[in-house]
Amino acid sequence: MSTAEETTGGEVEPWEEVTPDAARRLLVAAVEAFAERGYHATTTRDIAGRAGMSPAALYIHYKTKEELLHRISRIGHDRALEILQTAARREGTATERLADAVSSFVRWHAGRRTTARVVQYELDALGPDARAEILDLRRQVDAEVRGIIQEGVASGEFDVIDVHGTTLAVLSLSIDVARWFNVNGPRTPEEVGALYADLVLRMVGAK
Amino acid sequence: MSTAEETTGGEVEPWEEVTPDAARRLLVAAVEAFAERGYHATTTRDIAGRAGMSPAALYIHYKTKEELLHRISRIGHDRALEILQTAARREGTATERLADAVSSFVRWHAGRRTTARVVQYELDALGPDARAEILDLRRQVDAEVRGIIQEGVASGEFDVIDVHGTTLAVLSLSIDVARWFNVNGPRTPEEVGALYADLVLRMVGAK
DNA sequence: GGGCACACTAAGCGCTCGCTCAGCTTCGGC
DNA sequence: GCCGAAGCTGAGCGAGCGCTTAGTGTGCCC
Repeated sequence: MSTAEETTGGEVEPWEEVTPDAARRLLVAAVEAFAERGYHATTTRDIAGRAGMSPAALYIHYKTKEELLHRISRIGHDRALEILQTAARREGTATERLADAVSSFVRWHAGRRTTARVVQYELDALGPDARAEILDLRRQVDAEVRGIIQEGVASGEFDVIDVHGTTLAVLSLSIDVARWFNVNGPRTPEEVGALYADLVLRMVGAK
Repeated sequence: MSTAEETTGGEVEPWEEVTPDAARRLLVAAVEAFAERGYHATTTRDIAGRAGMSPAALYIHYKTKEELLHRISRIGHDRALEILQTAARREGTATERLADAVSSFVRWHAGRRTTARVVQYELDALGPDARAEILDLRRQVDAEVRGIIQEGVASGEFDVIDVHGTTLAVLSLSIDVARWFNVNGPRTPEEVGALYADLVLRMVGAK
């Protein structure tokens, strides 16, 4: 485990794949601004200012303000999906894998709250094509969680009547963490992840 | 039960308290526009247009665009709080009252999804004073749910380690319905309400 | 050390935003 | 049948938006 991973609670520092450096600084500035004020209330002047550049510099690296949101949303969804896939495909019972999936998914939504907020709540600001691409990733996210729950039902570990509805509820519960989680609040991302994993196991009637 | 109540699944048709008629039409138009596009992406011309009026007419009835959001948010939060208070103060065990609270709260978030969306997700667009007023209502909402759960724990009906965290999760789960619920989807508000009441009873370890 | 590619800035264009205001219509009271 | 109040409209103001363009500074290759 690298130093960067340790300081973010086991998760890889994101945005390192974005190059050059100026493009990454702009993107990080955009994430912060979008998370604080929302996409439509954020100005390109604000983003450039946070990155220590002039408004025009943004357009060297990105065609439009919307492209910035698209890149953020794409990378964020890729990361969220990767987290769930890692948990779903490890060794272990459905109970263990569901607890792992929920706790790591929730930990990401709490620990990377600014990113998660943009990813989960600014989808409507994307154009039709980008929106469709992201919705496809969301279907994959849904399928990962549903898969674990179905396996738990099949193995007799879980007692669930409505698998689709329960999957929706589990994801919904986890995603909403990005709305209310407060970095200066009383709970750490790890604590919320552990609590939520327990609550979800209760929801699926795990033994 | 009146006809209006029957057509909205037991809930009173809102906005009837807003007068005169033109002010109500503008407010209903604003709810729809804010829910579809978000507060910042909605123009005063769009709101006035939906209400069949000129842009200037809006300012006869409301001082600013923000006042519209404030009125919507205030009325919506009052209604949400009223729903929970009704469930919390009825006769019955904590189990019955929690199931009632969650199912009716969720039913409102699904059935009145456009209003709920504005109420729950556009809080940040309010100025400091209005925001503080609404946050106080949210604390009352939280207290109602926490009260039922605490009583259930005290009576031995529930098995909950972290009452505050579980309260947060129950409310979070219910509120997020406004984000994903689709009127043309496979589930009715009543079905989601019933499913969620069951899931919440599992979360609190009800017998 | 001259030339050039490239990252960046200062200035500003065209547009739309929230909001204003002068004036028009309608209508109840007398 | 005239009057004032109230509800509303057409036109438009100042500001700030996303984005463009002409030009500047800097560093690398030969």
